[in-house]
Amino acid sequence: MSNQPRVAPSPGTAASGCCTPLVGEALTPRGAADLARTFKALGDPVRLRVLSLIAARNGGEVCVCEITDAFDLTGPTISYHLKQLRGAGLVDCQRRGTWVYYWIVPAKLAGLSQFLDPTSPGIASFEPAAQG
Amino acid sequence: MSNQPRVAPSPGTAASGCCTPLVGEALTPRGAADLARTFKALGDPVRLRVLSLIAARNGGEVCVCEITDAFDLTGPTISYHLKQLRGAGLVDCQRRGTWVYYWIVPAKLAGLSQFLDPTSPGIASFEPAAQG
DNA sequence: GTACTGATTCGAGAACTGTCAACCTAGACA
DNA sequence: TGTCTAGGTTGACAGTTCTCGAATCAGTAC
Repeated sequence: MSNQPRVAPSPGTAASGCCTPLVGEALTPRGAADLARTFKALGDPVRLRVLSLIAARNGGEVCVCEITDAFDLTGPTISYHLKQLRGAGLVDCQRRGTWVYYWIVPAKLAGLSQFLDPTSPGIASFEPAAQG
Repeated sequence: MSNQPRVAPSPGTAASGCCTPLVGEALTPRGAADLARTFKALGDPVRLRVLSLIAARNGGEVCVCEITDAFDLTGPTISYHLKQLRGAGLVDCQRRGTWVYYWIVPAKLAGLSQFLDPTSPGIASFEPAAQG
């Protein structure tokens, strides 16, 4: 914990009791579970790099074989991570002949971005909608 | 995988080979590890609700006792989750007398929000800086 | 100093996650 | 059809995470 004299608004005091009223409806357990699943998918370095690899691609999509080449991991492991990303709605894919291509889902990323944006109501009263 | 005729830009074909060149530098392994740690902290429903509870507070800060009351979890468990959030730089805290108060770190949330924003270079070429 | 309250740390156990080897499926091609 | 290649699935295992009870620390009140 930081002991520096940080500016924390409207400090409660021991004399006045510890708690002040809520102003907004916080995230519901259901909404939290949905969101947590998505953030959990982002909570792995390999998956973040996969997502970044796809996002950095000019055409917007990447073949699985190239993703596999970019990591010191086996095919099944990459496949596992791609499945996690797909399950979270962060990427989608399509088979074209022999190869399978992946691309990111911008709407999903935008939703998460908005949720985290401290200048929007987002995190304080998030309604999980149209996110995949 | 979806088999609907989704519009994916610049499709590669089996005839022309599967891979097209990268345009940008993707997320580095080091940067990915740092970011993954933060997203992992968000990847739990309890922690998301705690974060939301704090963010929904008018004064911007919440006493630990109130967070504990809001969940069907023991004190040690809440304390564990708060430590995770603190370790990720998403919240900070301060003791005042008997009680300990937590508040969110807007700059950290803003950084994550920017990273995920599909309209910014963010995820395709993210430089982890000034994030806590 | 002693007792009390609030919060954190420690240790243990159950559940989950990440990884690989082996195997299976889908599509291309002769 | 048979063979080859790309990618996905399954099962097993090690490591990590989440949760709790017990113990400990920090501050207040008597």
